[in-house]
Amino acid sequence: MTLKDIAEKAGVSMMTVSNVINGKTERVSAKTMDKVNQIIDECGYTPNLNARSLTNKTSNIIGLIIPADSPSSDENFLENPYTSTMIGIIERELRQNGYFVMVRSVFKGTDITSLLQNWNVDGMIFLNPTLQEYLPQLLKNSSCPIAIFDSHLEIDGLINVCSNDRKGLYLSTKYLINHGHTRIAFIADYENNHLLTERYLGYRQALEECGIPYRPEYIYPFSPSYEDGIKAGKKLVSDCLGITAVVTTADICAIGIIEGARLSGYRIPIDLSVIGYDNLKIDQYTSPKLTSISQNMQQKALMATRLLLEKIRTGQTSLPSPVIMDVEIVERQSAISLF
Amino acid sequence: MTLKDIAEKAGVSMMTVSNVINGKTERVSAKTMDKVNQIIDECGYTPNLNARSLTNKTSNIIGLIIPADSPSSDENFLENPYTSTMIGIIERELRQNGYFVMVRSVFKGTDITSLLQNWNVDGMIFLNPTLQEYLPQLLKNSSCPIAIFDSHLEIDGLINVCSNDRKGLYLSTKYLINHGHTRIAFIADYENNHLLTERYLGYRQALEECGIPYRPEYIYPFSPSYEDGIKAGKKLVSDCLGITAVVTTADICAIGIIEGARLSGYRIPIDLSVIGYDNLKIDQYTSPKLTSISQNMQQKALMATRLLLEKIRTGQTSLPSPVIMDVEIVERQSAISLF
DNA sequence: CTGAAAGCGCTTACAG
DNA sequence: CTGAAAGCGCTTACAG
Repeated sequence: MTLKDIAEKAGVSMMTVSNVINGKTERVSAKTMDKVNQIIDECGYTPNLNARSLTNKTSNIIGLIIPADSPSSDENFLENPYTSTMIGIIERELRQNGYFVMVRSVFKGTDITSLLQNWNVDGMIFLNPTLQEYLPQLLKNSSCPIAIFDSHLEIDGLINVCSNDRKGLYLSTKYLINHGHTRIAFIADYENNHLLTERYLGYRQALEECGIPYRPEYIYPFSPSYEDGIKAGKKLVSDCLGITAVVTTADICAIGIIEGARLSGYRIPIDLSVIGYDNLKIDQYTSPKLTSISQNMQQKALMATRLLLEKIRTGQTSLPSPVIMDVEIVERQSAISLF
Repeated sequence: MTLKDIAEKAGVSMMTVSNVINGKTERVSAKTMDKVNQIIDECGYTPNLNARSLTNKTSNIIGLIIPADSPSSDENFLENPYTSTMIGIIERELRQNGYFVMVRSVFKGTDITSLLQNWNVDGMIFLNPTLQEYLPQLLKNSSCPIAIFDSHLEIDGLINVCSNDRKGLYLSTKYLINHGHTRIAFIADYENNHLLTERYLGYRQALEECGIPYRPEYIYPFSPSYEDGIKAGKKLVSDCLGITAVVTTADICAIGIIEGARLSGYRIPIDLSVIGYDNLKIDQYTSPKLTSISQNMQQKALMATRLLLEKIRTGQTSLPSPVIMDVEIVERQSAISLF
């Protein structure tokens, strides 16, 4: 069933049918409009978007770029609840605006370029800041708007939606201080990682603001994974530094820390308060339930999507990048008062 | 940069370039081939797949169908770790075979039809059996192969990859029996749900096989969610039926049950053994770590994807549907021996 | 308000 | 081994 078929059935030209479909009411009489629409409904006709893309030089496809799990590692980025929730929110918003979502995992820059050229995608969203090295070139070569999350790059034309990472750790550290803690460990290997460094600085800012001396030995440079959390938890206990509380940069890591400290004999939260980061769903399923920092992923995803659509339609965005989204602390049971 | 441009640069016809790109070595001399390929590389040319789809009546796009969260509910299917992990595995396999993945959440049958007609998708995978009512019609109207998971429908031509659900609950129940339990509760509102009914039958089969009488009062018809798990856990404790162990049909529910039973004063697993279902990542993060039934999602996803590709290429599949995948029990800490 | 024609970028018989 | 031409299904100036 094609435009031509409909046109023949209706006894009009293809062009008229096209105008009806595209709602150009000023170019078709109401009578013709009704007749054609009726036939379209009867036949269950839907336009071939490949053909439309070809003429329009636009596709209504948005590419969602995720880093491919390298063959060497076992990592699957879609197992990360963060990533998949983002996709869900973005897909929904795009769909409601008439767009289609092509999900593509990607190793290197040329993968992205070819996706773009292959399908004439109207825009791209990078779910992770992992592939940013390709962005400057990409933005130069293409007129297609691009959005990314949590990038520290400030490239002209790039839509960049971040969280207030510094505030995040500031909030968790401050929370502990307000509850009487002064010996607070920071667990993350923040060096050479812009995002984690921001969080580290938030930790320091809270300490400083409250006149609590910074102690280098309270910094545990473990990666924010579950496994490393366990190691950190064990080490922290065996170090006997009198630490009463811990802040970290990922819920998974916090859960590991709790496990590690427990295995070494601590009771949580009695002997050690722990605050995570991300406010994942699973925070409710652990015991104690995990106090955490919420990034408000829903709003982040919507913000990036809407700015992208805005840029596709108008050529610009109403908010300059980077857009910094607020964070907040979500109180649960893993951090308690010393008073 | 188009075929035409390349042809001009190379001083050959468009057709020759097309043949080079499509590797039709028998139609182009090696010399021409090399020359054209070199120019293609230099220019970084990638073919426009919209145009190709238009002529070929095939798109290399596979539609991944997920149920849209109804406006009324707050459910986001992509928050479900099961769904997103599947997408990750499927996308990777399809990509490696030269296909593109369009993710589409869908409310009703016509949404699917239009996706299909709009983009000429070469195949579709339904991530959930939620939308099966549309399948008979869809399969009739389209020549596009369709794969689904866990459907109880046996429609001719439908690729259907299931798990051995009955065995799943048989295994968890049997495990408990082997560890001395006889008062084992089953928690799930299985009625009117084919999949849950299968699991229920597995529970009964294990009891029967071991000569343990079936007790209707040990069946708790709660839905397999975290919230309902909590309710079930509380009720189970207050009922005082002497139950020492529980099997259920979802890890989330099992975690809820543990929480509910705990809130009512039970210690887990001392007072109550619990076995979940799905072997989610989070099973390792709870305490006690959750014993569960593994569906082997990786293999399920790969099986469906490969059968789909096979059908696209050859018109048939080497395995008849439904394909039943094996399940296994993963021992952790939430179920203990009474001996 | 309506139509005939050209063109988007590719592929595929059909000739040579 | 190579090419000219038609066609996939749509939209967009351009005429009328």
